[in-house]
Amino acid sequence: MARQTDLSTKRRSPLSRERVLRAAVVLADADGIESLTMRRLGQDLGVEAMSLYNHVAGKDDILDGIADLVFREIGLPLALADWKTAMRLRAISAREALVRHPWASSLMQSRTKPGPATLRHHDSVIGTLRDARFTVDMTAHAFSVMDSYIYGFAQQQQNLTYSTSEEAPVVAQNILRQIPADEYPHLAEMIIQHAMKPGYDYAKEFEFGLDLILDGLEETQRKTGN
Amino acid sequence: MARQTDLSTKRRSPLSRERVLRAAVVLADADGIESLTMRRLGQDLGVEAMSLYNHVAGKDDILDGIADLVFREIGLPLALADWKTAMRLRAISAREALVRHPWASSLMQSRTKPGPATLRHHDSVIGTLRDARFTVDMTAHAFSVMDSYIYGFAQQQQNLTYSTSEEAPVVAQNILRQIPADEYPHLAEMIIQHAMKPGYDYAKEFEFGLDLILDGLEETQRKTGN
DNA sequence: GCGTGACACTTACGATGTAAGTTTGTCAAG
DNA sequence: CTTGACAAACTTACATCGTAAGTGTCACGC
Repeated sequence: MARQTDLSTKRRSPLSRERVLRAAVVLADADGIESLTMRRLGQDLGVEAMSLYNHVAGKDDILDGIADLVFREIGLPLALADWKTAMRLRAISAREALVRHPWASSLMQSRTKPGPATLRHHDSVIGTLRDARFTVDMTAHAFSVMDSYIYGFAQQQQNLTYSTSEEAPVVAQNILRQIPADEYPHLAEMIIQHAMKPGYDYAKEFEFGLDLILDGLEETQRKTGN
Repeated sequence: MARQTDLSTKRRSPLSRERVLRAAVVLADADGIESLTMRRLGQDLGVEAMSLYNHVAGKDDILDGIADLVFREIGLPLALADWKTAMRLRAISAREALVRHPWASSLMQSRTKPGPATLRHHDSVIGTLRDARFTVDMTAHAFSVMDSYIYGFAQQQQNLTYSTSEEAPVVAQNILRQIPADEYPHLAEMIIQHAMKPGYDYAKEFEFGLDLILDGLEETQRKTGN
């Protein structure tokens, strides 16, 4: 009693905004974003739900926070490379992060309060393009088309529930069973001849569109006079 | 009494899945998707929340249903035109629908149970490309890149809260005030010189990327030998 | 010893989706 | 006219959610 009630209270390490957010990411990754509740998060941290409010403003703050955490995982465009490869690498890095955290793409698109990592990333992308002699307007065009594609793709992919290419054919078959092939003949053909093909990897789809866009931007840039 | 209790009961028209879904769309358009609750929806229809369950399976069913309703609003690609203009028009039609219903883009991307209008639309798009001598693989590439862009763009746009171009400069200024210009110089420049420009219309951004993608697809198609 | 401030805990409230059971209006068959 | 059946609306109830408000309970500087 004189000491400090050692075990019962001192065992808990101090908790912090950072620890709360990290635990939220782990929880969302493991059990899905819908399982991320204040009570469950508290439980995972060995704490009551209301204690979290000492470190974050509320659930919205947590959502903003983990969205920004994911942005931290995305590599900034390299200043060394030319703009095209720099954009290519950061796009692929972004997609990888969005695959690691399937809940992130919808979150990052729907949150309105960007965190520091988000701002830093955007600033860096814009800076890379401006340094490559893109006009302000062209930079905006390029930024818009690239990011729309990156996030749009991530979200599309996430809905095709099959993650490992192992299951892909099986799942495709299940979908097909629910779709009357005579009513939607082209859709059926697509699923059979494309999605069910052994070794099909949806990630390759990403790079096709990405290169299409980057090549298009380069062409536009060339025509506008270097 | 002999008649049929005219006023008290007969006033209510019979309700149906269709009516429930339409009311849900109206409600979501007016007050946002977060206001779409079973109780509120019932109230708007002059009915208790639980009565809705006689016509829809539950809230998820309603969400699937209104997503499919929006798909009905999107024009199918015209069989008359060449593939490029057909794709162009349906993309613009899709964007317009997504602007009319700001909640739709996230919904249409996150729902996993496609309705009949959704399937019909996809089938029609794929059919148009196949008829234009796209291979199955190329069709998949094209479909993926176009739809990722369309939905990704719609979602990006929706987050830039300013809807009317009237308010745009004002809102941009507000955002700018929260962003330290010296820490994010390129971002600041972009907002000032691009987004705050009078007459700025984010919709124009859409067509730039769309044409970039369509031109790229045409080029790829030409090279692969028509 | 005595605040004092940080941080966790407890209790409570209003929403929400929906399971389960009850009432009511309509209509065809006896 | 009565009766029975069925559809569809209503009522009640519950678990779960975010979080406002209030209550300990430490460690530390005076």
